[in-house]
Amino acid sequence: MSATISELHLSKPPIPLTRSFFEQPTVDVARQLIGVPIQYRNFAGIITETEAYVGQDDPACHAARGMTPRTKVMFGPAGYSYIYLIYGMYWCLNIVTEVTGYPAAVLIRGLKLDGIEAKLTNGPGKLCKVLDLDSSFNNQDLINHPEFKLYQAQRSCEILTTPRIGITKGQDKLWRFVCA
DNA sequence: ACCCCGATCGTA
DNA sequence: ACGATCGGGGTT
Repeated sequence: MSATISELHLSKPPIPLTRSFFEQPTVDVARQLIGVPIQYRNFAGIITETEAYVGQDDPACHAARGMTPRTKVMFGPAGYSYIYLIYGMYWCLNIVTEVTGYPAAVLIRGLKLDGIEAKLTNGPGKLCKVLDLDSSFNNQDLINHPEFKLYQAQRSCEILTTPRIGITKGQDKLWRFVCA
């Protein structure tokens, strides 16, 4: 039996990510999340692509126009899930970052899950479909979650830095990170 | 109440 | 490169 992708990247013993990890500057968190082992229900793998959305001065951030019922979670404590619907059909998963009151989050855009074709989880909408994540998973504390776990990576992969995808404002920022 | 459009995806 | 698709966020 060969080692799975997630086992190869897992520290021994596995060390869960802490809330303070997510309280760091969002761009740093997004970069450091690349290669991080993830476990959700019977799925295990690593994070391969992320983007940072940083505060009310970031025009691409949902919270750029202030707090609304939807963006309220982004203003809350770090380490919580922010799930939103895009294009009327796709759910996307974020993890809230930075101090309470400062709206920011990391969008999880890609995963490599053990035993699942990469092409099925190489987009934010696609990975939520595979994991069966929807609005019911919004505003969950991912630091103390019975079914969702993130661990320190033993070693990360080489990381590409690029502009964010699919946005019309804030394209100057190099806040997308991809596992090479 | 309702209009409008998007942090996408799949097929060209 | 582009069109399909449509729920709900933001504003009326």
